[in-house]
Amino acid sequence: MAAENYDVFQAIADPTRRQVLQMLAGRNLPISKITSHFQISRTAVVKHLRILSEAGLVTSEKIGREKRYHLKPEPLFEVKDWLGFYEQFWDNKLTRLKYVVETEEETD
Amino acid sequence: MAAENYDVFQAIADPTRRQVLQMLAGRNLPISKITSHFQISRTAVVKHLRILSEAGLVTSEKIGREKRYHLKPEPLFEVKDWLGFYEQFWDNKLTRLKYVVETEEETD
DNA sequence: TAATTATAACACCTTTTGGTTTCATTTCAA
DNA sequence: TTGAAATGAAACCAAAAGGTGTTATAATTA
Repeated sequence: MAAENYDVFQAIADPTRRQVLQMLAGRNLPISKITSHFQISRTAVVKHLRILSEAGLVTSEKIGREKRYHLKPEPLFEVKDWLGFYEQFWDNKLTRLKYVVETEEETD
Repeated sequence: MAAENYDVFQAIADPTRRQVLQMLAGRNLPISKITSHFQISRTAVVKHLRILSEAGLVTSEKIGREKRYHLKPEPLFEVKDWLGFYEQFWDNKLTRLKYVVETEEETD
């Protein structure tokens, strides 16, 4: 991969990376274990892990010949903060029903 | 742009698109007005708007020769929901049990 | 020691992204 | 009614993203 500074928003944009994060929730796993859950190559997984690492969402620790990855959810705070701003623009009663009702009020 | 189904996570990954969303918070603006806030070309802005539109984050309405864009924050609920799962890892309180930590099929 | 396991480091490839320029069409307004 | 304003649409481009395979190195284990 080319870019060296990955943003947390970019990091979570990829579905595979979101899956990796979920896999690391609650348990720490080595690369091989993570890779075995995907169809893509280990090299590809490692690249995703590097992006997550650059975004601060995971850390790693070498244990013997393994490299264990840990979830670090702290950078997600930024996303939460960002979302907080937009909450004032949605109607909680409607969004509670999640995608069931599509409103079409156009307020100028 | 090639892809036709933009995910909300992908849509908000780009800083320019996040700025566009912020510009549309509270007021509806035509393309020309949005473009004037950026250095990039109108065409580039339109492409960002299409991506936001495909993600359901904006809608547009034609008024005369203008095309006014409106913020539709509802899809952001998916992001909030997703974040909710990770909050239990930075707090100690359990937020939701909607996403259950996947119990591994492989025992070490 | 030798074979195996886990990872690292490259080189390389294809598609997508984010941008450009150019030209056409529609609408408003003097 | 004619020109400016606002948008649409197409062709094109460089770089980044996401993937591959190969080879090398370090740690384990039979």
